[in-house]
Amino acid sequence: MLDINLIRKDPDLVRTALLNRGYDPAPLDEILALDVQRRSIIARNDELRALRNEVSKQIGRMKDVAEREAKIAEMRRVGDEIDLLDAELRKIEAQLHELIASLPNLPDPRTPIGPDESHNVVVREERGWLPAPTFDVKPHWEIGEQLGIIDFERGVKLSGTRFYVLNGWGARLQRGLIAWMLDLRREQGYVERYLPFMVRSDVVFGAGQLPKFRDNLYHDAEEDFWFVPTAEVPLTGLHSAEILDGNALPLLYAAYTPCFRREKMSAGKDVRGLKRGHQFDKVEMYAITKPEESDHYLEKMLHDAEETLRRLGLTYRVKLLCTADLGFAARITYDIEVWSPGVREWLEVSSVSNTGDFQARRANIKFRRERGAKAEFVHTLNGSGLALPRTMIAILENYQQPDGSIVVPEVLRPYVGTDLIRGA
RNA sequence: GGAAAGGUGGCCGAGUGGUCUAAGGCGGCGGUCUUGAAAACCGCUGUAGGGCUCCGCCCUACCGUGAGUUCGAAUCUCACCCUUUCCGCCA
Repeated sequence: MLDINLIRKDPDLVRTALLNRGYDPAPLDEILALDVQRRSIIARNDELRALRNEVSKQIGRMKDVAEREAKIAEMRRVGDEIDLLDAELRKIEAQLHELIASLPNLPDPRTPIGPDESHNVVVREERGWLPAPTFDVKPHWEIGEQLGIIDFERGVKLSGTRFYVLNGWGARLQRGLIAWMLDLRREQGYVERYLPFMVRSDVVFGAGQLPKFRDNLYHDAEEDFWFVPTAEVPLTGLHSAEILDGNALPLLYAAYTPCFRREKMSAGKDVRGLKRGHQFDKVEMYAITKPEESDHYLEKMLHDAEETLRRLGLTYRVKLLCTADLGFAARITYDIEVWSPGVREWLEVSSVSNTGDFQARRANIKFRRERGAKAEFVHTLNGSGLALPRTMIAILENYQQPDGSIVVPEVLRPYVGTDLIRGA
């Protein structure tokens, strides 16, 4: 949520930001007009309330019945006017809130300006220590079925397209990855959280997925629960409406959750394999920091996510997203993409973002530097560490042997319980 | 799912229609006293919005949430949410 004071003070800054993102800046003028209306109504309304409060106190003390009745009649009219103004104000504030809530975050100055994803900037490319394959690597859906560790058909039987079943060592590999990633995060200073996978509407709003992106979410109508599309949602809600102790910051969290996404926007795209399912697992990193420290922790989280791929020996590259590709709540985002020789593409396994105070405003998360100091909004950051299915793809393809077996990465062996996967 | 009790400031807790400008206590901050500390005493204490002559002052709103009654609501009415306990069900 953008600060109305900023919009009021520097509308051109916001206008430019919206244009850079490819958003229509028209709501801005509407917002400015409503803001003026709103304040004039409040001024008049507060005046009337002050009058009514004062006179009502006098009425309580009045002895003269005629005078008393006259004042009561007068205040009844004042009350009627207040009711009218209240109704008008509620309408305007609802419109204003809806319009402001639909505006995305302002991009950081370092975010490249560009009209589409081709303007994302590759910051660096890191070659893993794993030797490049000398044979024709099969895509994971082929090798997965061949080994019997991925069952696409039965996934479809159970739940339809974009679902699959992991069998035996396949399931075990993913579970091992999750446990290993969580242990790595702890080593890096993150405290593990186990969270609800279903949350209330206001929690989803706080993270920025509602109201704009409801089409991509699963919703239980009976209980009004939303299935989390990422752990970022409950992690943002965790400290909503709290004023944190500045000395306790930063708060660094890691959480494993499944993620549920309808993927309506991309029907027909990436339907094959593990790449884009309706349900996938992820280990997430999250940080709540003081404003002046958030950029430092953005770099830390990026480094920590990269460390995951480094330890697996995989080749990856880091991209700085341009304005067109930037998520709604983010002001700056790094994507990490791992190379996978079977599908022959760079797979996005992590996205690390600084949202500044955007989510903090929506979720109302504040801190106090010291006792008695004014409460300020925190900054929040999120980063995948990492998305499991695509990490699985990278392992099944990068660690594939000519005979069709999969070598288990050394760091994972204690977690998976085998050195080599030859079948389910 | 059923029944009962409850929800008031950072915390505890009083308050059942009119200086509530929410008592009192605890905690915290500042001060007096002290060689220092403790004790005692004095003062201060939240969030949001708006206005101004803007280091400050003034106004408005906020007692779980939302509607309603009233000149006036923490207090009365209705609905909802949440918490606790008991019963039922259950891994």
